[in-house]
Amino acid sequence: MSAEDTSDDGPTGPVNFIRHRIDADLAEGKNEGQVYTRFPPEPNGYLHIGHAKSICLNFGVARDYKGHCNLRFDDTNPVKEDAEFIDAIKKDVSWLGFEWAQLRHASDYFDQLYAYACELIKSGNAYVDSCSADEIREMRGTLKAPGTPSPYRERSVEENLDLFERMKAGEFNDGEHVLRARIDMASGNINLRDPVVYRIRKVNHIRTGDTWSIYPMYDYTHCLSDAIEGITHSLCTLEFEDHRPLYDWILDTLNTPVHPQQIEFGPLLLEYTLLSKRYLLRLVQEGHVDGWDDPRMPTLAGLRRRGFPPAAIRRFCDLIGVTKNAAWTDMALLETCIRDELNVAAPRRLAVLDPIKLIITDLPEDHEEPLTFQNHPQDESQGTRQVPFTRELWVERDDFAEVPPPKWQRLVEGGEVRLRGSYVVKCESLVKDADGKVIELHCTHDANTLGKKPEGRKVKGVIHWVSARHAMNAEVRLYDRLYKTPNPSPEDDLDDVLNPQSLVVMPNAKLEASLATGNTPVQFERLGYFVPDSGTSATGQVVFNRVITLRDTWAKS
RNA sequence: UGGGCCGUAGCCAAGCGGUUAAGGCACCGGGUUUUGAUCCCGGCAUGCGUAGGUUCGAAUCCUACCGGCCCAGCCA
Repeated sequence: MSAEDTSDDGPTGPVNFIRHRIDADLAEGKNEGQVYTRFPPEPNGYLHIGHAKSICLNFGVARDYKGHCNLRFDDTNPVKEDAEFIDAIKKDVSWLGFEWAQLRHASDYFDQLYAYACELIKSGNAYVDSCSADEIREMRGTLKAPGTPSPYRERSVEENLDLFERMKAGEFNDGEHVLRARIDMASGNINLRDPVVYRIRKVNHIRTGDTWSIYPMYDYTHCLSDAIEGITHSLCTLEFEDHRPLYDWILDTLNTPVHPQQIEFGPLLLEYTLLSKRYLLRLVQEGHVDGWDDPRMPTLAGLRRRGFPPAAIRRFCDLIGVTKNAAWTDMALLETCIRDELNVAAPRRLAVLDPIKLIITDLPEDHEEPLTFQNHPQDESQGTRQVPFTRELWVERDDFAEVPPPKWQRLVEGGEVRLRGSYVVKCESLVKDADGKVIELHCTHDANTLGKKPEGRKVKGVIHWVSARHAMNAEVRLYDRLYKTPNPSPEDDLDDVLNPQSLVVMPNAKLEASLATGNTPVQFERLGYFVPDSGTSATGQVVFNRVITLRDTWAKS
């Protein structure tokens, strides 16, 4: 390494093998020094966090190399696609924080694609096959045995052209003919055994309507769309490695003006999560979740409603890296990214999820004392707010124990605890109901402990509280991982692997009044991060979703 | 007649023949703290799937083995 290298202000951003390849291309002067990428979803479902990895990669590379990235809808199969998904995908990409240079659709190129197909026929590199789908499958051979040529493989150029034109004109029904590339029926790579490039589909297309009765296949469309858009690096996941020879064959055979290079990377596998559109669809359809944007779903819509900040997802994608390993990523890494982001941004508030009454008996009934709270302990610029302190408070049921475990720092009968931002109180007595359940804690307070340490003793515990008279009622939904097994598989029985505790509803939460407004995540002190939900509860109450808990080293031991 | 990939700590991952194998997460200690949070400090691979080989020198090159993933849609 030379000294200049360290002072060089080349592209910034994460280090990975794809960026090394791009650096090498640039060093060789390829692509006139340009780096153009694309994110190419099929509009047949919602984007999930696995797509976020691809989005961050494609847009991130373009940004760091001062190139651009297109958003391209791969809409070549009208039977699976819906306009609803186009809007949802655009919204998700924007929400993640990226801007596409151009918005494109594979269907924009249907005319060019058709013309290219005619060229393929004319050069003897494609033919119309009139076998059935079953026959074609039969003749394709197996993983270990070569295929056999179709009886239609030697049709004349004229006949092929005529048939293909009539396919386009709608003279035939679905399945009667297909156009196949004429490559090598004996190839070890099955994708090269005369792949189908056009099929008849008499279906309305979301953008082209009834204009076409034939539609091009993915392998044929993708490389040409890349070439047409001048994409330099076509990044996709590992399962397309075997398709690269076909990608290259089509571009070489057609001798396109440019030849983008496909580079494959490992998909995201996240612990306690399953990311296949088919599987996510099942969760929705069978009612295991509340819809595509259920806060437990790994869809971007779900993560958004859950309150995950887009910056945290971007950070996560940077941290996991890009390699050719199909690696299971530890959920803790995502969680850390969420907490790091929220810790800096989220204002602190007081809220009690499972309330029990705490009465300060040595205070008058009408006592009301406004206390000043910092909105953020490390960020003074977030300012302060007033919180009313009164005789009757709500505190967390969990913060009192009749029989405390070892190292307990919270309230016990006869013990003292600090009320967050307020006084030290001592629990003098309990009130129980007929079943022996504690329903009230009667305390006295040390008037000399507001803003100071108590004299002559140490009080370690701090608990949060809300003035009973001022509290706002709310429903709080506690979300946890959807699966109870770290590496769920699509073969698993859902009843075995779904986490029955993935949603726990706290119907009777008491919130500090300042939480009545706002729609961004806040921290409920000592509990975690929470975000207002778009809806209300069955009883018309405000709803908060738990984004994530605070780190809790106490609970772990 | 099979083809294509991948193995560096519990997880992710840098490394590209030349000092004691980056970094993050997790975990374990300790300090600060009116959130058991945050923050700070420290610890954490004599080792790179295994075995040989090449070399003055190998995680990096070669060979063989072992383990894992993907492919037989008129899906993408």
